[in-house]
Amino acid sequence: METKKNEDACAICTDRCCSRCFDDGDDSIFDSLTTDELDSLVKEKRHLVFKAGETIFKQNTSARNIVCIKRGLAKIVAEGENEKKLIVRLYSNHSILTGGSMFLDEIRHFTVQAVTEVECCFIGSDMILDFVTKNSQFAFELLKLNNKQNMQMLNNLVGITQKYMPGRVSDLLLYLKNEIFLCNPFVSRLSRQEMADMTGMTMESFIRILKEFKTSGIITVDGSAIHILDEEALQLISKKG
Amino acid sequence: METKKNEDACAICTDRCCSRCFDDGDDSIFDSLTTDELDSLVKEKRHLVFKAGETIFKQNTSARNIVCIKRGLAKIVAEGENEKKLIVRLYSNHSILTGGSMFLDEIRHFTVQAVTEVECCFIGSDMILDFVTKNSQFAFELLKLNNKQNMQMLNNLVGITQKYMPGRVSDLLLYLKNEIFLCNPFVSRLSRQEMADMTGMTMESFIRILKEFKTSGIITVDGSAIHILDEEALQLISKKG
DNA sequence: GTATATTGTTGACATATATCAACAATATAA
DNA sequence: TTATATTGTTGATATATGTCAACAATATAC
Repeated sequence: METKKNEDACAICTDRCCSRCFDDGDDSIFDSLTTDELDSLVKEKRHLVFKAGETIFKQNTSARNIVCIKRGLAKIVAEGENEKKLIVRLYSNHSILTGGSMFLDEIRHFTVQAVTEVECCFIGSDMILDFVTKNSQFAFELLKLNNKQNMQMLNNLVGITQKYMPGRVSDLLLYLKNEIFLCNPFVSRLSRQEMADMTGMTMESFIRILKEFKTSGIITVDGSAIHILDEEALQLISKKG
Repeated sequence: METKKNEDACAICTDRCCSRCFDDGDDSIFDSLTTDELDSLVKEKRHLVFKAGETIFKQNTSARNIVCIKRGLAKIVAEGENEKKLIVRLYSNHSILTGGSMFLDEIRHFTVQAVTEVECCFIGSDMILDFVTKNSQFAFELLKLNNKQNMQMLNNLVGITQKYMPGRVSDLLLYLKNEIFLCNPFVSRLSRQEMADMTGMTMESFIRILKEFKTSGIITVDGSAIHILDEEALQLISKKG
């Protein structure tokens, strides 16, 4: 695990970035911290930059940090027995990222890798534990975050087990557009292999479905840029299985 | 949703069952409650008995309770679009059961059905929320429980997406023996269809794999009783995919 | 008890998806 | 630039798994 400190960015970071780092969509875990708590957090945290491709942390290692992504895109990879990989989720700006079993066994149950360059902060789990113990509102927000991830995973599980490939690819494209890149012709920094790994299928199969969508006029593909022309069609395909 | 109050059992229940209801394996969430809190819990909770097959609660309805199973076996069913079902997990004695997205959207994201007769307690989420807010240790325990369920689901996801059918059946049999029934020739109250739904495959396929295991001498099957003769073999098959 | 419905079992067959191999298009390095 | 590696694409083929239909074995009702 190679890490490089970026002192400049860290200096900039000191002022208020932690508020954003803890901001996960609508719910801002940060809001629940007192000024004192936020201050001690800013002092404690370590600010790191990972290059594209670098491993941020590795499955089955000990987990004594949680990570807040300030900028960039990271992928959560569950590594199975036989070299197979499943990309469970992506994390982009302002995501908070626990080891998955925080306070339980303190072991990472998945690998996290930088897709693009990732700027992030590591916070010791002791401090988080301290907040949880002393600040019930923070604990509550963390509980909510956890529940949210739980539900996302459940949906994923149902989708991957019950849908045919076109439905799964639809789901992926909608996810990328609406939850990750947030713009329509989005330039995915993900390789075809990575996108296939998110849908639990082969790269070749993924490419074939993508081509079908292209010839049906549902999307346009220009290199790594994907343009969704007919979102309703994708939603329909997603529903039908 | 038909429910039948069982006043007798409820009377019995008043003394100390809640301590057990909140006991999920090693971690006892109950331990973190004060005597006063436990008392108010015992007063508030509603004790219910469901017959085998009855729906305890239904996906997409509002979730204003958590449920503690005192006795019996229940299944968590995620219902997909096209009639397909996936049984995510089983809950047996002393399991605590949230709607999946507690405090988040207060909507059940899965259906829960009684497999055998189920005796359980409903506790209003207001009370749980109150405990979370006032008792950080309780919040912490709930967080751990949540994390645990999260990890189980992740393992499930990886297993179902990456393993061939024999590996998945192995996983199921080991799960039933070691985590649910806790004895070796176990009499599964689950139908073949239900067991198939836990592995994301067809009933016919499930039966075929079971037969393979039988002819290989790994298991014996006598009606609904399954005897695992060679657990190591199952573990090996599980690993190999 | 017999009748009827439900659940389990097996076989023949269809098909979704993976595998393998060749090649095209990029990106990276020298 | 040219050379080399990586990534993407396509086709032919194999295979894991699903579908359908017939029948056996239970459980449930009458």
